[in-house]
Amino acid sequence: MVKRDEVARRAGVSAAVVSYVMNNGPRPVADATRQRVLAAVEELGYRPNGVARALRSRRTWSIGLVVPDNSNPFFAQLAHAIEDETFARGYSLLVGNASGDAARVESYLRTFQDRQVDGLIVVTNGPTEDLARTYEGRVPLVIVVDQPVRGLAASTVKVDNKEGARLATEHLVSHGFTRIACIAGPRDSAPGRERYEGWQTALRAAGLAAPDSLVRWAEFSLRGGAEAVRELLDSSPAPEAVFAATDLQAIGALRGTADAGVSVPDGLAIVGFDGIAEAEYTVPRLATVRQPVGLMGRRAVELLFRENGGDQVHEVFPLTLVSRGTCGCPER
Amino acid sequence: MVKRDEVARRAGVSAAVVSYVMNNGPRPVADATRQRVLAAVEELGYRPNGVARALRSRRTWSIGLVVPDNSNPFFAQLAHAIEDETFARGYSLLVGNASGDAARVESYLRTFQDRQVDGLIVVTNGPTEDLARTYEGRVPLVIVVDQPVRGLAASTVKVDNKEGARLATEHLVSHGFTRIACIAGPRDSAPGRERYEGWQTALRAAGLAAPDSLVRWAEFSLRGGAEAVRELLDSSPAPEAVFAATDLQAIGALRGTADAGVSVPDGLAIVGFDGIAEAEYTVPRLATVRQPVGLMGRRAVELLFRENGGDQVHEVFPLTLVSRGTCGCPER
DNA sequence: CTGAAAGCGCTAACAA
DNA sequence: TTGTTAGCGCTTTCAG
Repeated sequence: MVKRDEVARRAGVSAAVVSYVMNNGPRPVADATRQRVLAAVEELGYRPNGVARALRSRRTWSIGLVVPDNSNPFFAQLAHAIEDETFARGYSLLVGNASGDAARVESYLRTFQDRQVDGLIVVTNGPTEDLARTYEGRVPLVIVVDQPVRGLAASTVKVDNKEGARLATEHLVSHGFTRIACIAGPRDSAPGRERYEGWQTALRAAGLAAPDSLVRWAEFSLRGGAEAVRELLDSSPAPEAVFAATDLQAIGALRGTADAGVSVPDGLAIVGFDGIAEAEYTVPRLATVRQPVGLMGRRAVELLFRENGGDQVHEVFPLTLVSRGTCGCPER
Repeated sequence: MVKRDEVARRAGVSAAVVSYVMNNGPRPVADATRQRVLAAVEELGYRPNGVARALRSRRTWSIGLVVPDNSNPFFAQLAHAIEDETFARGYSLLVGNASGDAARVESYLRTFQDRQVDGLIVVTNGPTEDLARTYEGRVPLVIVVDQPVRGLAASTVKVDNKEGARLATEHLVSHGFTRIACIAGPRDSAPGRERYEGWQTALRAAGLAAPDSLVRWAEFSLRGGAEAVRELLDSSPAPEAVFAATDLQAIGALRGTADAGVSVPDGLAIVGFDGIAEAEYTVPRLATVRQPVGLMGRRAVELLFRENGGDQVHEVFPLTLVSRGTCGCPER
């Protein structure tokens, strides 16, 4: 590996000048000298060692991202937005999947901090107690999707889950359904709980009952949705409509409904939550509450790098109800 | 930040001993001494600086992964498998999306090498000429999905795309279809081309024509599949069945078929390729050719770290035809 | 078994 | 405008 001193020798300058040229500063360099250095860099194929650079400058140009599971389209789309923004700013992303394992989150959080990342973004959909224990507070942290976490100096980016769920459910009510079920998330997930509460709120506002028999606490997965809807359809009286806490569950529910020989939306209307790309391509198309995932991802990165790093910001993004075939609205 | 020397002072030992304890070597440490050091580490909350460590030891414990697009479920599932394996081995993953931009691939490749990654995995589905130019050969490289690349000292992991496509198409032939179309990938994608060739081969083997009018070169996306199938259904005579080069396109085609008012599989039978999780949840369920994505991801990491780094290995993984509702086979 | 010290490749303060 | 050099925090060789 060719290193700085070889370039300096070749260009007939000191090591410092090579550095000044590579970094465009902090000292100016005469144009003729700069050209000589750049020529030497080119000829030798010199590339500065990022590790040495990071050690000396105390800046790694990397940020750590922990997501629950990048195989979940919602998180994949969010991660992609985050990556676009970090790439545009010249940062690299260290990525870790929680894969439903709290110890793994902790491990990644520690490792990333040991690697001296310049910032940390954690996307959570489950319990967050461990976070406060593992986060050392040395670099900025932004939490996406979940609530502000107690005792943690972190900004957050989220949507109003309860309100979104309320909107979705209200829409089902407006279709005239009275037995509207809820496929909720795991009980230890804040978004899961909040979306359940929104469903409850909407039903009560409409003067409808929201009994436990209409609720299934399921995993945030295709299978979770499929199994939950089967149980709901097997109960009697069966629901006429269902609000699912995530699109993934809703798509699973679409499948489970077909398995039960029930048609959508006539036999069962369905509304999901998230607005993932796949929801536009189901048959029938999935009605959903769309999160502005691109905006949220980009904003998370902005918050991480904002000048005034001291104060925490808690941003709540707007939700859009998207009615499509599965809720009983005409397609298109 | 507390550092090594403070720990040493606190424990009443030299800096070297702290290092020996933290790394379990390379020199042995008396048990009593080790306990004193560990106690000091604990009390002070010492965490070794990974950057300094990497500079000195010439090992970063990180590997770089470039994928075409992590929002694509196939690549997301592959990336997840790769991450499971790197995590198990104590490595962190730097992840970059190509996002269809060759310059971005190049940028990530350079950046990752500048950061002194211990290995590089590149997942490609497009042209690969730039790779050879950008890869410096200093760390091991494994290429996944695509062909071995000319002039590049890299191992590869892939499936026999042509054979898989042939299998899928042959299966459609066995259902008695004679007008079987092909939704192929972009022309500059090797897997796209090979899958097209497999379709062609199967048709010819069955004594059927494989005219260009039955082929649509589409993007590897939901939309690509939906648009392609609309064109095919609008042509006359319309095909009775279609082989799609990816499940994503096939799922898009499912949607496009519904838009055309044609039912699946009676009006149009469909078989995809990849075996993504989502394929099990479409209505009807998507028949496909499954790639062993978990195995492939893990194997890519194994190849990266294999002892005998010198020789290249080109592994071809087995494919499984999975018949489900969309090809006309009974569900389950 | 433990300590002293060199040096990984670079940035930037200080000197010229 | 350019050169000299300390030192980022650690691993590991060499002495003891």
